[in-house]
Amino acid sequence: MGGPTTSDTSSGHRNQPWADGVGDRATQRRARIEDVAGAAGVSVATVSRALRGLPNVAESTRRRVADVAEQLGYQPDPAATRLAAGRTNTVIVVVPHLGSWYFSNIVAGVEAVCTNAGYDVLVIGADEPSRVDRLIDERSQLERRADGVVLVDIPVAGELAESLASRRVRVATVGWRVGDHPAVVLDDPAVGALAAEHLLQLGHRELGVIGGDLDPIAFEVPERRLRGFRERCSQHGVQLAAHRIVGGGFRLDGGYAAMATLLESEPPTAVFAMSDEMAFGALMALQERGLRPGRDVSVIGVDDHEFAHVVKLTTIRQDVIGNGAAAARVLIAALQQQDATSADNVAVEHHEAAPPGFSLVARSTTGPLNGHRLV
Amino acid sequence: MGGPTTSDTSSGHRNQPWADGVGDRATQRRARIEDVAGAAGVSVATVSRALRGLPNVAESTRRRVADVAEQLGYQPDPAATRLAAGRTNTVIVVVPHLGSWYFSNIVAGVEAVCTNAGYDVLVIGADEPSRVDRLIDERSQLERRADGVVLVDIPVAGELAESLASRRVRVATVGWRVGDHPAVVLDDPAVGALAAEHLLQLGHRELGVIGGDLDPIAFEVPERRLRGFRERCSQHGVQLAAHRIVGGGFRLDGGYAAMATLLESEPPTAVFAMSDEMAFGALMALQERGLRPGRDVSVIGVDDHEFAHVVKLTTIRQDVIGNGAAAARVLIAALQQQDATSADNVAVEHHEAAPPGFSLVARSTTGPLNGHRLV
DNA sequence: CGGAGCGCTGAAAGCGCTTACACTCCGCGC
DNA sequence: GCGCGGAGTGTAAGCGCTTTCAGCGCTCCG
Repeated sequence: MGGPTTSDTSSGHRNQPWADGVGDRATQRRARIEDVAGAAGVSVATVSRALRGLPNVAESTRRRVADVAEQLGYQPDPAATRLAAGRTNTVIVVVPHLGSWYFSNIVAGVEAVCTNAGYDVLVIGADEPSRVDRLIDERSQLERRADGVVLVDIPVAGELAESLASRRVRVATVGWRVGDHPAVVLDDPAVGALAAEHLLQLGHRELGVIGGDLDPIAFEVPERRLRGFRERCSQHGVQLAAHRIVGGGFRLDGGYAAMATLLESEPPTAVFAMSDEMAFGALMALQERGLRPGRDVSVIGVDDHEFAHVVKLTTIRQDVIGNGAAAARVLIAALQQQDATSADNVAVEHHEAAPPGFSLVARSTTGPLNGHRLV
Repeated sequence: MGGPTTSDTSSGHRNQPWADGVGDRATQRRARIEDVAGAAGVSVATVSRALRGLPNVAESTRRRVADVAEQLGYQPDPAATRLAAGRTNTVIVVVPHLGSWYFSNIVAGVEAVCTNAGYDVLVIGADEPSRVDRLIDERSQLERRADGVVLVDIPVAGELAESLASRRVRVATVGWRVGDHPAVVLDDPAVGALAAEHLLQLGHRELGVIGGDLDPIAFEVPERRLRGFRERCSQHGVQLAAHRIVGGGFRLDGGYAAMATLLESEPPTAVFAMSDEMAFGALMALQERGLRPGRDVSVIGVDDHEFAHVVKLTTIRQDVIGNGAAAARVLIAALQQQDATSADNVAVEHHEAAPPGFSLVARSTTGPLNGHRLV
C-alpha cells in the first residue's frame, strides 16, 4: 500500500508531499494536480485540460487522466482554482430577512439549484440595508467573492444600481427588477386584479387593502399589486377608499395592526392582504373581536404559505421555492454562457426567466357578502 | 490597441496593472498588496504583517501602512489569502431543510454572528442525507471549503462521525451532540417534563405525544423529550399508553396526520407535540372534527413559533435564533483560539456553549380537564 | 518535396497572498 | 571593543491551480 508511487518526483523543485514525522499512515496527503500528472504520465496542463473537458486533449488521454484522478481521489483545490482562474464558483444570495418563510424558501430554491450545479451558496441577510451598500460598494470584494448574486426583494436603485451594473458579477433578482438584470417577478398587477376579481365576484363592494411598506420609495411590489387591484375595482364601478389602504410591512404583526386599523371605522367587508403572513395577522385581529373570517369579513392573501391551509386562508398561490430556483437557473445559465463565450466573442444573449405563475386557492376565509353590517 | 503597456514595470517582472485599451478612467484596477507596499515604501511582507496585526512591526510603520491601504481601498483577495494561508474564513452551516421556520431561524442566527465576525456563510441543505455523506466524505473538499461547520440536527454517527472528527475543520452542532464537538442543545428531558407538568397540573391523565421520527436511529431529540415527559408522568402516577405515542416528523402535515391517528380510538385529552409546527397540524385536525383546542383537547407545542400566538398555542419557548448565534459564537471562538495558538503550543481549551434556556408560554390551546369525553 | 496547418502536449509564468529565513541595526553585558 | 540577542524589515519560495506560448509529429496541398 504505497503512498503516491515513489517514482522520482519528476519535475522538480516542489518539496516532497509533506512527509513530516507526523502522519505516516493516517493522514494520507491530499492529491495535487501534480500527483495526477505524474501518475498519468502527462503534464499538469494536460490534466487540467482533461479534467475540465477543454478541447485539444486526445480522448484516450482524457480517459486515462480521469481514471487516475478518480483513483487518487483528486479534487482541485477551490482556492487555487479561484486564484488562478478568477472564477469563484460561488453565488451570493441576499435576502432582507433570513428567518422569514418567504425568503428562506427562496433561498432553499436557490441553494438546491446552485449546489446541484456545483456552485457554493453564500447567504447574506440584509437586515440592515447598510449591509447591501457595503456588499455592492465600490471597493468591496464582490467579484472576488462570487461570480453571481441573487438579490431577493433588495431595493437597489440610483447610483447603487449603476455601481452594481458596472461590476463584473452577474446578477439576477427575485421579486422585482434591478436595472435590466434578469429577474423573476410575479405579474403583480395581475395578482392584485385576481384578488379584486375574487372579492368582487363574492359581492363585496367595501374593500380594504393591507399592503407592504418596506421602504416604499424603493420597493414597488405593493404599489403594483395595489394598482392592479384598484383598476379591477374600477372596472366594476367600485372605488377604493384611501383610508382603507393600510401598510402592513409584509409581516405578521403588521397585518394584525393593519386589520385593527381597518376595523376602527367604516370597516370593509373584504380585505386583500398582500402576503399570507399579513393575512394571518389580520385573521388574528378578527378573531380577537369575535369576527368570523369568511362570514363577517373576508380575507385573501398572497403566497400560499405553508400554514395557509391550517387556517383555511384563501390566497393566491405562487411557487416560492420555484421562483428561487428559477432565478438561480437563469443566473447560472448566464455564468456558464459567459464562460463558454469568453474565448470566442459571441454576443452575450440576454437570459430572462419565464414569469412565474400564480393561481387562486379559494378556502374559507373568503365568502359571499351576506349582509352582516359590522360594528 | 496596445497590449499591456511597454513601459518598464518598475519593480520587476510583474505586468503592469492591466491598463488595456479599456478602462482608462472608469475601471480603476483593484489595489494589490504590492501597490500598498510600493506606496508605503515597505515590502509586501511588512504590509501583510502590519494589516493583520502581527507582531514585529513598528507602530509607526503599521500606522503608515494602514493609512495607505485605506486610501487605496486595498482589501486582500480572499482566494489568494485562502490559498496562501490555508484558512478560508468561511463557515458552512448544514440544515436538514432550509425552508422550515426552525432551521431558517437557526441559519439566521449563525449568519448574523459569522458575517459580523468576518466569516462567509455557506449554506447546505441536506434534504437528502447523501448530501451530508458527500460533505464529510474522506475525499471531499471540506477543509478546503471552510474552517468550521455548524451542523443543525444533522445525524452524524458511527464512522461518519469519526471521519468528521479526523477532519481539520472545527465543528459545532445545534440540537444534539455529534462526537464531543461543542453543542448547543436544549435540555430535552426537562422540556418533556415541563410539558408533562403543565398538562398534569391541568388535570389531564389521558395523554398523547406527537414526536418526531426523522431517522429515529440517529436523531435522539424526540426520544429524550419523550423520556422526560414519561418520567414526569410516572411521578404523578400516570402511565403513557404506547399507542398514544405517534410520530409526526416535526412538520405540519406530520402533526396533522398524527393527531388524526390519536383521535381514531381512545383519544387523549391532552397532547404534547414536540414542535409547534406539528402542533399546528394537530390543531387543524381538531378543528376539522369540530373539536375545540384547550377545551375538548389540549395541545402544547415546543418552540414558540412565530405563529404560535396567532393560533394561541401554548408552547415551550426557546430562542431559536439565539441558539444558532450561540453555536456560531462557540465555533468562531474555537477557530480564533486555534489561530492564536497555532504558533505557541498552548493546550486547546475546550469551548462549550451555555445550554439554551426555555420557558412555558401558556396560551389557550391548553386548558383544564373538563370532563368532556370524546367520540 | 517543402512548408502550412492542425491536433496534441509540455514548460513555465503567473494569480495575490503568507511566511520561513536571512539580514540589518542597535543597545548591552562582559 | 566585541559578540549577542531581539526588534524590525526584506527576499523569495511557496500555496495549487490556469493559461499562454512554443514545440512536436502529422497530414495535406501546391
